[in-house]
Amino acid sequence: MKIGYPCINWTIGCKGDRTFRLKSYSEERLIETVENNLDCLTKMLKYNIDNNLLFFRITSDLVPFASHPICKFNWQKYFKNKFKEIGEIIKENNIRISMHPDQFIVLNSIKTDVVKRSIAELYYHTEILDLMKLEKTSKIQLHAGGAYANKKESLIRFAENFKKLDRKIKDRLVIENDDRIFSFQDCLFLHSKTDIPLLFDVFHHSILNNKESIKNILEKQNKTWKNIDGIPMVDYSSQKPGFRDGSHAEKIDLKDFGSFLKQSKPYDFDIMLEIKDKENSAKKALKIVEKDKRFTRKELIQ
DNA sequence: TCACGTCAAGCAGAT
DNA sequence: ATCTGCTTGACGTGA
Repeated sequence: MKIGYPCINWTIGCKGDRTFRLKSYSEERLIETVENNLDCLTKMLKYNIDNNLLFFRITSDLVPFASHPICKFNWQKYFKNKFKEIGEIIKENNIRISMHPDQFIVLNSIKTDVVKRSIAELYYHTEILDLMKLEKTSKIQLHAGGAYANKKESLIRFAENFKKLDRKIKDRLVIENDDRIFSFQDCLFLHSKTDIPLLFDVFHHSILNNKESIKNILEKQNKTWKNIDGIPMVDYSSQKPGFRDGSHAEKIDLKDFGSFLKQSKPYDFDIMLEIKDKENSAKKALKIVEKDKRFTRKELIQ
């Protein structure tokens, strides 16, 4: 079980997701921005290694406009060595990596150009992980998409579009249950059509579910991950007190997290903490996990 | 230096 | 019809 946080580290004072407006696009600007983003990514990874936070989500904004038609620059070649170096840091330290394309990526859209753009963006994410030469245990997590007034049909459309994807993308993609349309049960149906591993989002599940217990879900989730995929990934967050259902907490609720850990026995998985104060909550969570008798010290870092 | 209008992209649900 | 949330406000012009 590894503990991680997404994309941004507030402590080190530098961010790997700097971008710019489409209007100010230029090759020079792109190079300068990507250089900054890769340097900051390296710094964040080093911080994480020092703090035993060995699960990390890389921002989708690492290479701005990478999948946009305006970008003709061969950034893959230009930054090849830099990507390889970062990949070596990741592999030498047994860091698990995930990525999460944002809400515009809808593989089951009824609009063909939306699907086309989504595939281009998925390809970009795959290229990042491939340039770092990471194993297939590094995943790209995606929601199943829109409902379009017929959930089942929409899932089947996802499955059909998935089948047409490049092998490289298929090997990376995992599906995450969301909090408004596709529950974990819906994702299981999609899994039955595609064999895609399922990422379990605990918080979304607390909002949209079919009354399954945590343990029951984890048991089913486990069966969707093969050896080559690594151990399952789990997203965890808790409710921001006093805000609408689904608002992510500012800081980790240690009582809720402890309760989740208890309910999750005896399963093993890597946890991504989607909590706004990022590394600070991750460090607190790690302390609790370290006390869990399920895991030896060795298992925590492997 | 700071205020503030705007930013590549989709979808659903609330107002 | 318009706004909000999503993992996250940040960019950039104009004063």
